[in-house]
Amino acid sequence: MAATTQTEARLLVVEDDPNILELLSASLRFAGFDVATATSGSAAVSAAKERRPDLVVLDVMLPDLDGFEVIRLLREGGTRTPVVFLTARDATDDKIRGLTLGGDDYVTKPFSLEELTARIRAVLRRTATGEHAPSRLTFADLELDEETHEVHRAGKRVQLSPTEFKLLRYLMLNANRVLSKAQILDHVWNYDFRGDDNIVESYISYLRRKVDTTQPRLIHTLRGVGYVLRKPAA
Amino acid sequence: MAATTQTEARLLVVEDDPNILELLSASLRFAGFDVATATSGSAAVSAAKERRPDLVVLDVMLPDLDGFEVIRLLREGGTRTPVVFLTARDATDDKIRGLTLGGDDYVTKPFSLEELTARIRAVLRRTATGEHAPSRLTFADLELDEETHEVHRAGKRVQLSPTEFKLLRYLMLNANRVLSKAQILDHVWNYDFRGDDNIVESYISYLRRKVDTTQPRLIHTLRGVGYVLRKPAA
DNA sequence: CCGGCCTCTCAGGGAGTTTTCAGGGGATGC
DNA sequence: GCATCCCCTGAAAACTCCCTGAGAGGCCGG
Repeated sequence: MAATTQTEARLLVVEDDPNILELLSASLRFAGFDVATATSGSAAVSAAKERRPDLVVLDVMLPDLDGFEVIRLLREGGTRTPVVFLTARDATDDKIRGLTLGGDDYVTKPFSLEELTARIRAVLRRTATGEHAPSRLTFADLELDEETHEVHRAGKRVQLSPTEFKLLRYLMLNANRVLSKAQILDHVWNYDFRGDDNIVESYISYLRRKVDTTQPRLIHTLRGVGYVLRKPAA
Repeated sequence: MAATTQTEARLLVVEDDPNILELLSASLRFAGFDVATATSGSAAVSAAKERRPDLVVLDVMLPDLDGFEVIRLLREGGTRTPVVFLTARDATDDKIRGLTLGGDDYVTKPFSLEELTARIRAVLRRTATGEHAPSRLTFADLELDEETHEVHRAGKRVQLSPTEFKLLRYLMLNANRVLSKAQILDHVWNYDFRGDDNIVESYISYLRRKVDTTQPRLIHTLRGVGYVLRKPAA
C-alpha cells in the first residue's frame, strides 16, 4: 500500500497464525513501517526488550502467554510501549475493556488493513512527543479528518458511511497512485471478504456522488487498470 | 479520549494493587497529568517529600501504614498537599467523613475514571492559588457546573441522574471528538462494570430526551463509530 | 415496610449500510 | 461499423446497528 512515508516507526507484530502474520508484516512494511515479528508471547517479550519498538501489534490469543501477560511483563520492565491489540469479534473479554484508557486501542478480527493502519497511526499520533500530530488529510480541496471523522469538499461538509470513509481515506493516502480494484478490496475490505470486484465500483460510484460532483473531478477511472485520485492534467 | 490538557499537574498515586495502579497511572497520564507512583505507605512518604506533588491519590488500605498515617507523617513535615483518597465501598469509617473538611476528597472503589478525574480537578481547583478556577463547562447553549451539579440547556434547568451527569460531563470535556461506546464505557462506568454496550445507548437516549430536544441537536450518532458532541455542519 | 428513583437488561422495530444483480452505455479493437 | 469488454448505476435484498419502551431489581428515604 502506501509509501505514506510513515516516518519509519518501528513496529513489533506478534501473531501466531502464519498467514495473518505474513499479510500484516508485508503490508505494514509497505506502508512504510519498520517491522519485526514474533509468533509467541515469550519471543515477543524478548524481541521487545531488544528492539524497543515504538508500538506493538499484538494478538490477544497466543500459544503460550496471552497478550495481556506479554504487556504486563513489558511494563514491569518499565517500558511504556503503546499497543494495538487484535481480538476475536465476540471477545466480550473483560480485559479488552479498559484498553482505551491508556492510549492503547484494539481491532477486532477480521479487520481490514486500512482499519488497522489507521488505528496504528492514531495511537502513534497520540503518544507522539510533539503533542498533536495532524490527523487531517488533504488533497486539493478535499479534507478528511481522522479524529472527528469529518469530510469536507470545497469547504462543505459531506456525510459518509464507514466504508465510504475508509475508501476515501485509502485513496487520499495513495493520491496520484493508481489502485487496482483487487488492491482496494485487499485494503479497504476485511481480509475474509469473498465478494466480487463490483462492490468497489459501487462504492466508487457512491463516493463520486458525495464528494466528486464539483469541478475539477478528482476520482478518475483508468479503464482496465484501476482508479486514481489526482488533479486533472494541466 | 481526553487529551484534556490538564495543565500538567504533578500527581503521586499510591496503591498496592498492581492492576489498579496500572489502570490509574496509565489513564491519568493520558489525561495529561504528570504521574509518579508508590505501592506502599513508606514509599509514598519519601516519594512525596522528594517530588512535592500537587496532589496525592491515596489508597486508604495499604500493606504497611494506612493512608491516614501517610498523610499525618507528611503534614508533620509541614507539607499541606491535598489528597484524594480511595476507599472501599463500605468504609463507613469516621475518618473518611472529616476529609472533605480540609479540602480533600475521597472516591469509593470501584469508581469510574470520570468520577476520579473530576474529583482531582475539583480539589486542584479549590487549592489553586488563583482562588476560583472555573468549575463550569459550556458548549453551545449547554452549561454544566461541576460544583453545583446543575445543568442548563438554552437557559433552562435540567435534572439529571448521577450517571447522566457523568456521561454529559465526559461528552463536554471531549466535545468535537468522536467517542466510541467502548471508550465511554471505560471512562464513565465503574471499572468493574461487566455489562454490554447497550447501556451506553440507553443513557445517550435518556440524555437526548433531557438535554437535546431543542435545535440545534448537539449529540450525534456516527453509525459504526460512536457518538460526538458538536454543532451541526456549517 | 413501602414507594420512588435509578441502573441495567432485553427485545422489537426501524433506519441506515452493505452487498448483489442486472441492464445500459461508453470505450476499445477489429 | 460492429462486437466485445469493462464500467456505471439504479434497485432491491440482506444485514447490521441503533433507538426506545417495558420491566426487573436494587437502593434510599420516608
